[in-house]
Formats: sequence, C-alpha cells, structure tokens
Amino acid sequence: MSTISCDNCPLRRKDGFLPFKSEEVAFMNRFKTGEMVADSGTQLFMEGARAAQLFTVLSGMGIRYKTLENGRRQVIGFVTPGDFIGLQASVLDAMCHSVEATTPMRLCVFNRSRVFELFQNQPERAFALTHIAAVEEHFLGDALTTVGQRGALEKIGWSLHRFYRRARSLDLHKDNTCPLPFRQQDLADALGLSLVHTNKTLAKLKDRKIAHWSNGILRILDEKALAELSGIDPDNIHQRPLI
Amino acid sequence: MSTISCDNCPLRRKDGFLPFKSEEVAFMNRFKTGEMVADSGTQLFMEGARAAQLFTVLSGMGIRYKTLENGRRQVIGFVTPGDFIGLQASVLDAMCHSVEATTPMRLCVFNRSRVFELFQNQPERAFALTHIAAVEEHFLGDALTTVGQRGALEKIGWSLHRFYRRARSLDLHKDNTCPLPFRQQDLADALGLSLVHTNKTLAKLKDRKIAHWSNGILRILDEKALAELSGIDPDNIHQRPLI
DNA sequence: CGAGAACTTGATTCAACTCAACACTGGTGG
DNA sequence: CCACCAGTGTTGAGTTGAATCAAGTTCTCG
Repeated sequence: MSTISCDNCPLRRKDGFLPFKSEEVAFMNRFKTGEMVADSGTQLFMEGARAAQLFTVLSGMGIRYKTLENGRRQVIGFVTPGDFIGLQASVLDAMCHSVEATTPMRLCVFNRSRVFELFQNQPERAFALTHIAAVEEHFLGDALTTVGQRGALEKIGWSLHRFYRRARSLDLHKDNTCPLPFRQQDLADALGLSLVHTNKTLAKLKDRKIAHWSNGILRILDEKALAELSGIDPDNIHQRPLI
Repeated sequence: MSTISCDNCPLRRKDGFLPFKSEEVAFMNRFKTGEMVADSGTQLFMEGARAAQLFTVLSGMGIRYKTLENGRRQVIGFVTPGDFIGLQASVLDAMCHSVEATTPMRLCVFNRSRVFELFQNQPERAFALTHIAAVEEHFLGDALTTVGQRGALEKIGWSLHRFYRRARSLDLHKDNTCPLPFRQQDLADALGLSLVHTNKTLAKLKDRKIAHWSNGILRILDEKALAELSGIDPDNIHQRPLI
C-alpha cells in the first residue's frame, strides 16, 4: 500500500476540519516523512518517554491514558482519525500520557526535529498547531467538568453523545450508528466509574431507548434525550485544524 | 503606579520560568499594550465570550471555572502569577471557561489582534505560546486523573502539594508556608467534592500533621507524607515560558 | 450590634463501589 | 473436533465513601 499524498488526503475534506491553503498542503507534503501502520494494541507513545516521531491519525482509533502508582488508569481521551498525537512530545520534553492503538491504525509520520521549522517558516501551520493544543485543552476542561460534577448517567450520555458527533464530523456514521471500538472498561476508566456501574448504566440507557452500544457499534436511539442528558450545546460545531 | 517594563519584569527571573533571549524581551515590550489592575471578584473572562485582550498575571490569584446548566461549577484551575490567561480566546473563537480574580490582581495586557504577529515574526515566542498550551494540557490531564481516580484525601493532598510547589517556584513561600487565598468551596469545586466533605478531609490532614490551611495561609507540616499521598513525582520540575 | 460569608460538626441517606457468580465469545492446542 | 481458557460483558447482594441535611460557630464589616 503506497503513501497518500496530502493533496489527496481523504480527511482534509471532511466537515470537521478547517480548510487548507494550497501552499499549506504543499508544505505538509514536505513535512510528512512517511506513513506507519500499527496493529491494535500497539503502544504509540509511552508516558514520560521522549519521542522522535509525531503522528496524525489517518484511520483507526486508540486511547490516551495515564497510569497511577496504585495500578488504576485514567483514560484521558479517545483518539480518532484526524487527531494529532505527540504534541506534548513535540513541545515539552516528554509525553505526559500514553497512547495505545485500539484498532489497527494508519498514521502520518512527522519528525519531531522539524517542528521548529514550522514555527520559523509556516506561521499558519504553527498557528494550527497551537489551535490544536487549545482544542485539546478545551476538551479536557469539558471532560474534567463532566467527571467532577455529573452523575453516572450523565457522564455516559456525555461521552456517547460527544463521540457520536465526532464520528459524524468524520463521516464515520451511518443512519444513527457509528463505530465505537472500545471496551466498557475503557469508558469506565475515562469517566472515573467502575466497570460494573458503567455496565449497569449503559443498560439503563438501552432500556430508556436512548442509546445502545454493543459489538463495537454505537446506535443513537434518541439524540434529543441524549443531548439533554449530556448537557452539550447541540450547535457548537467546532472545526479544528488538521496537521 | 507606573507600568513595569519587561526588562525589569520581576517574574522573569523566578525559578519557574524559562529564560528569555534579549530580543524576545524587546519584542514583549512592544507586544505589551499596558497594565490593568483588577479588584478581587472581577470577571476577567466570561465563558463563551470573545475577548479583545489577553493577560499575563503579574501578581494576585484567581480561578478558572465552568458553570453547568444545573448550577454546579467546576473549578478548572487556580491562576497564579506568571500565568497567561486568554489563550483560548486568542486562538479559538471564544473562551471555554470563565476567569475570576480571587485577590486583587495586576495584569499585563496584550491585544488579541496582534497575536498573529507573534506567529509571523517571532517564532520563539510563538513556540512559547504553544508550550504554554501544552503545559496547560498537561496540568488538565493530571487534574482529570486525580478527580477521576483518587479518593478525597489524595485529591486534597494533591492540590495542596501542587499549589505549594507552584508557589515555591514563584518565591511566594516562606518557611513551609504559602498564601492560598481561596475558599474551601473553591477547592471542593475543583475536585468534585462536596464542601462538607472537603472540610472534613482538610481536618483529617491537619490531625495527621500533614498540612494545615487556614486564613488563606497554607502550611505544609510533612511534605514527604503529602507527596506520597498526592502521588506527585517530587523531582519533575517544570519550567514554563512566560509571555 | 446585626447580617452575611465562610467554616465546623454530627446524623442520615444514597450513589457508586466491591465482591462474587455466571454467560458469551473467539482462539488454541491436544 | 471438541475442551479449555482468557477476555469481555452481565447481573445480584452487600458495603462504603461521599453527599445531603441540619445546626451551630466564627469572622468581617457596615
């Protein structure tokens, strides 16, 4: 399988991303050093490690997480196509969380050593990088708010709703369905809930005919009810840059 | 009281910040458009609003927070001298949280409209901005982990420890003491705990002779025990850029 | 001196956790 | 080919950490 040129990048045209100028595309083409395929289960980054390479996800999904002394785990977020991973590594000394592929993934590869080039020669692209960092921060603020202030049903509603909307902006949805290739344990660890309680809460959501998640497929049965539960403003459509 | 020139900025020399090149200082001097003093209680940013001005805190403290439909509040973080506030506003359309002064504050003022200049002409400064965004993201990841995975005693230990270390890097400490000018309610809202439980947990920390917080002053009685509780790696000293 | 904010403390309740089975699946090797 | 196993999901019973409710107390400030 050959490398995709940024000209033909299938992601660039999706709704979820800001448009590129043609010289930006040209630069990205030069900036990109290759592609990588990762099997499910691959560690793309290790918490605390430096990294020479950075990635943009072309396809597949994964999770970002931190591990604690006591063995518990916090899932920081789910990684979907278009996400840039390794920002921490590119700017700070080291990653502050690990990233693992949940499904097989295809990744654009960049060299960390060339990041500063971007700041020197490509103000628009450098701005895009900062933009991405800000979006990330925005997301984490929302997540913190949900984990800190909401009950189990709302937490789960929030994640499912958010994930579904993200999938939709990537054209991964169909009817009211999208892939959600994670374990209940992953969702539990993302929300600070126990596996058992997560399971029971998902069952409640199914009973109430709001959403149904099984076999890696999420089906939204009542989007309005879900939006209400999750407290997400339905019309904040965020486009983000792609790198 | 007259404006401080960046040349003489008292923050720049503190341990917590990365050094400046002299041309960077010169640029900041031009970039800075003025200073502002805010009384305690002032709203510096409103969630969802656009903002024409961005700030760096010269002195004083505040909180960042989000408000929910149901009236609850998540405190996203505490604002201390050297913090840049308004990054979201400068890069995204709008702030995604509010910022309020808890004590009187003195702020450096910048114009949002000139942020792009920074990307065009000052790669080092643009990089610093991205660096700040990444640090922020790092912090939020830690906070999420604490709120999601730890018990009340650990949560509170974590915040106190973290705050104390931050204060120390700003030379705000003395003996084992530093200012902590917030209400117990603020801490509770930061950690997703109830006020009552926060109060009882603080009492426990006092009983165990680990830390004592009253009248806006935090006194660390047993730093080692606190570090253990909070699970913070004691030797990860993060310098951050100042803007 | 009175009123409002912040802080304390005890009693009760409840949401979420843990423990403990059990069911279903796909993969492996005898 | 079937038996077994490991990983994941499901369900019920009992426990617990933190929330809520309800009174104080202390402090500040007009």
